[in-house]
Amino acid sequence: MRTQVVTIHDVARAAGVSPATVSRVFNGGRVTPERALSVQQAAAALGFAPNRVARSLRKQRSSVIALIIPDIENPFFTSLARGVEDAAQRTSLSVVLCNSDEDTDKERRYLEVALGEQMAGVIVAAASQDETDLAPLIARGVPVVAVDRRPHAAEVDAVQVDNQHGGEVATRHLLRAGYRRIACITGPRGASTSEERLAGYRTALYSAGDAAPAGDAYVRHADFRVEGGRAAMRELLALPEPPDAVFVANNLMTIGVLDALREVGRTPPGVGVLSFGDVPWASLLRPSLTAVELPSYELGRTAADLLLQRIEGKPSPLQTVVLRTRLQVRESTAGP
Amino acid sequence: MRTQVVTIHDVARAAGVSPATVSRVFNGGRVTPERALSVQQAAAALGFAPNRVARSLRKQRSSVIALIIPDIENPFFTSLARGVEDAAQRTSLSVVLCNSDEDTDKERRYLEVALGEQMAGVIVAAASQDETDLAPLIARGVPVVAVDRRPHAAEVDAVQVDNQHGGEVATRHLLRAGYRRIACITGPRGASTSEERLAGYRTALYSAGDAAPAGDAYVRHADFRVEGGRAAMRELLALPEPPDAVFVANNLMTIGVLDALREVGRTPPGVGVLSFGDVPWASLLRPSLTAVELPSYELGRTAADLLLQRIEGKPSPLQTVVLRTRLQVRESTAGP
DNA sequence: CCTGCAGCTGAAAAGGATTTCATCCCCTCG
DNA sequence: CGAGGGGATGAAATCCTTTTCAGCTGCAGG
Repeated sequence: MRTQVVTIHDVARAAGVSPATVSRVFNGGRVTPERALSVQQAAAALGFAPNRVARSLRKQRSSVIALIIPDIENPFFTSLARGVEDAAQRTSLSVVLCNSDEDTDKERRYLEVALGEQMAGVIVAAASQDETDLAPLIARGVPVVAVDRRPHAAEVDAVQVDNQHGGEVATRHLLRAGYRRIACITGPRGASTSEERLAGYRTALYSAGDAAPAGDAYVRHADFRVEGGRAAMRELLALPEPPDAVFVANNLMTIGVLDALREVGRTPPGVGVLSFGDVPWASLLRPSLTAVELPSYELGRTAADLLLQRIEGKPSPLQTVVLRTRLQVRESTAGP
Repeated sequence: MRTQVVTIHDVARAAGVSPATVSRVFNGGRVTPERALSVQQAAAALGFAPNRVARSLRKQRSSVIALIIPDIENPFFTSLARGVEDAAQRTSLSVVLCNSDEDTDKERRYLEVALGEQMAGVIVAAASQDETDLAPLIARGVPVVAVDRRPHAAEVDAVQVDNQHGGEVATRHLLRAGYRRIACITGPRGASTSEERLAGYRTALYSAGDAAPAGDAYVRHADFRVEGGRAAMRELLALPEPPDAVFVANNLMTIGVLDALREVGRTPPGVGVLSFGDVPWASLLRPSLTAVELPSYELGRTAADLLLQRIEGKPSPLQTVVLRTRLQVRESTAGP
């Protein structure tokens, strides 16, 4: 078996020029039009496709960017991925997706791949605040943008949503609807998104005053997945005095929460449920749910734009872009 | 900026050996234990990470495999992706995901990338039967496995489900439940999955006899997406004599169908709805829906296993693996 | 007519790893 | 004691492209 179907040398020979000239034809160097034409014809005739590996080796940079997300089954992240793709679409860069599965080991492997493959840039929704190590990439000069979640102590551009504010608005909405024993199911301890949304919840309760915060009796940390939400809700329902409403810090956990509620015959608006992030395929849901709407697509798009600027070498100082959430009020939280 | 933080040469110098020996240490060549140890220590001390690009160039093969799917927002494909990942997990290969978005141009670009990056293998759920061109990969000796959809005229291993049989079973179930004017909303013309599922529907109607097939008056081709399902269902509802049941050829279109039905105040089981593929987050749905359950995860897993065998050079003849679907009967299709 | 410049071209180096091939050493067997 | 064999090692070739550098051509201006 031939190792390479056809190389730049073959094209050069066929066109009667040197490999350097062929390279220039494909990379916008200065070549006389007629020569360029004959090179293009030779390349087409031979079915030449450049070896991207050799090119990456020489240029010290490939033409793909990696998007590392923690849960490919969460529509929030797939929508974000669409945003990244659409932004990259207009360039010559390709996006490859890596699913870390909230597993820092898997994530580390993908980061190593990105480094070893000399990828042009990396967008990462970190699986962990602390263990996600972007230092090697940064040291090597690879542009990195953190999206949705910001790793600690990393000097990178970031794009996030206003988690705390969103959590506050959500909780206030439940208060205004008349609920009084409001619980919060948030994500893993230490995750910025978990903590910030929880902080918003606490702030809202605190400033409401009359609604006694009850310490953290109504706060649960779960795993941002359906099962975690279900388990946490069951726990809350088993309390001597169960909550009459719950602020759930992500979309998938909300599905688990709704399941757990249905098990005991309760549904909104009899119990208040407010989700941070739209419930996937929300049209299936009757009655529909009030939720904090997240600009997932724009998150991806913005992150990609930022990354592309860095790849082009734009030297502006590090940025953190915060995108606004919006409370999407629907019938179900009419009140208890 | 240094071009490469630390190369195999640096390690060699630090350990007092040749680069060849360092390479052997990392690739399981024969090296005396003490030397191997000192190489490992030197590598660790210097923070050496091999340049995968250089390695790929030399070995004519990288250590990543591509999974190309047509719709990253469809849970069927994300589940399939999980299956691929889990299978690859046990090897040293990494999986990168590419979303072709049902767009043959995007898909072609990703296929070119896979070829140019000398990927170790490709698993593809083709965006098109005809335009998806796997020939260059095959000519170059890159192992390819088609999953879910089989491109025409391509000599590749394939993993699919028993579409026709599934469609037949589904339609028969509707007939048995007492529905008589059964419609079918299937996918794009020319897609194997569309055609086969439709064929199953026709076979069931035909062999039922008393339920007049009514030509193709009740057959609609849509795009496998929510919107397409909604539009097709609206069309069917606008007929002088609307159907009393519908067999929908994929999960997302079913969501659109349910929406369209709700618009006119109809819900299962008043109207029969049978979905080929589970509706995502089905627990949200009341009443729940009977569906043809697809082994999406196993599809991915099986495809990956097949691909890994090929990558290891196993020379067995081309295979097509057909996985069985299962009718998951739930309350909603109790009958009209 | 000569100089200088600008633009095009090709030879060769560079990028970092793997792998072949020859060498060397040491041990064993005759 | 000598020959042979096997395992460990390093030099150098190799993978394919980009890019530098020097040379060359042709033209314009003095």
